[in-house]
Amino acid sequence: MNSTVASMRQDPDSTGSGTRLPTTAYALLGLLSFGRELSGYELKQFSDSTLRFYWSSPAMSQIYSELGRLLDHGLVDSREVDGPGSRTTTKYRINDAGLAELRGWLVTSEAEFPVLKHSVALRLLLAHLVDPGSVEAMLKTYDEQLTERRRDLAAILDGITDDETFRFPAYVAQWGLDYYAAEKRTVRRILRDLNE
Amino acid sequence: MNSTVASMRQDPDSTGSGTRLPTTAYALLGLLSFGRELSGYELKQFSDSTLRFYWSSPAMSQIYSELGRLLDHGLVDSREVDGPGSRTTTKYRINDAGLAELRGWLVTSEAEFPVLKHSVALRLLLAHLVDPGSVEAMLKTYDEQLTERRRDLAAILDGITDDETFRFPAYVAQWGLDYYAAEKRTVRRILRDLNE
DNA sequence: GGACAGTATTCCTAACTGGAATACTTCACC
DNA sequence: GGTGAAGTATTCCAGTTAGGAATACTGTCC
Repeated sequence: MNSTVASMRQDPDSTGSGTRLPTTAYALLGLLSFGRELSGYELKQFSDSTLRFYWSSPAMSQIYSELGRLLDHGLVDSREVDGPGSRTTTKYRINDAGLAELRGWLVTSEAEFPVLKHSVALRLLLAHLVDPGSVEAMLKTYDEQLTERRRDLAAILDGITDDETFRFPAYVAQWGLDYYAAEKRTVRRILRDLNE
Repeated sequence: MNSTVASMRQDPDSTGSGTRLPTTAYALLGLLSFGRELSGYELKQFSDSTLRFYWSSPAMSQIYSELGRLLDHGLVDSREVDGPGSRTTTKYRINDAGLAELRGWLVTSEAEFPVLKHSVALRLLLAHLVDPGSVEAMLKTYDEQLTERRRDLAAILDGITDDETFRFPAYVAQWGLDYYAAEKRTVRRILRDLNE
């Protein structure tokens, strides 16, 4: 049997479109907008299997602090759920105010140009400082990591194609696969060039 | 006439490969490894024209604080240079310890898998919450931004090709151009798909 | 029954961003 | 010959984000 102590700390300052939240808060709200009720831990897992591919997957600590903030702003509802043993877990669900806030953010704010933190490219830039062999090794390792990533993402895409609910997530996943394919082509071209 | 008050605060803790620095510190050290003596402000400009395309260009405030740290660790030398009027500017140059530290980092640490903060993809994921028109508008805007970026980067590449000093930076710039081209293809494919 | 993986959460430090504030110089334009 | 805008140079602060460590309870496997 589950307890049903609903909690929803209200912050009068945030009715409607008051303070703008950090992007991570909107990203988490976005994950919750697919309808499921999740714990912080589950949200981290969900985020590792989706956000990771085109947005940094937030640290655990940040997921919990963002959930607290969303709660303070009345954008999610929380509920204590009895788990196995004497254990209780806090689960979170987006509410109408949260959906409205998320929609408001999507239409009123501009998308920034993507930021890439590409340490392989950074190291290639400095390749004049190291021996050619280690640059080649790094690029080969990256090529292998791309293969893995691609496999992971292909598996996820496989699980959501033909499901109309995940039409847009499927576009995004396909985008990711295209990106990995382009990276692979570039890495291989550079490896060829280096051996001339 | 320029003053030549050399300063090099020594930190005994950091002789050789003691504490590991944040990646941004190595990125800046990397920019300085091309040999020029730069002020914080110039380093920001240099970084905006290079790092920006595959690594986030650090904020001004961070450039200055990293320079302070590099100085503390004895990896760069600084010099007060008389500017126009009664003005003096602090200029920084990498030294032998800095080059050694940078080489050490390149060979001993692993390159992490690139992290992408792609707010366009994030918003596309949530496209079920907004009207189709605004998604299309967002993608078109992104397409235009890609054109601009590509132009900027092509100009930079143009300035460094056929200069053997910048052989590796040229590879990286070409990589960026490939990436932008791949993004353009994907965006256009998605725009086509949306109109079906 | 003890080790280990998984679930769930909190705390702390360091890294990083972005904006504001300051100040001086050069240049354009009226 | 003055005024204002743009460029150079730097510092400070608050808030955001990353990442690791610590804690604790549950289920599983040998």
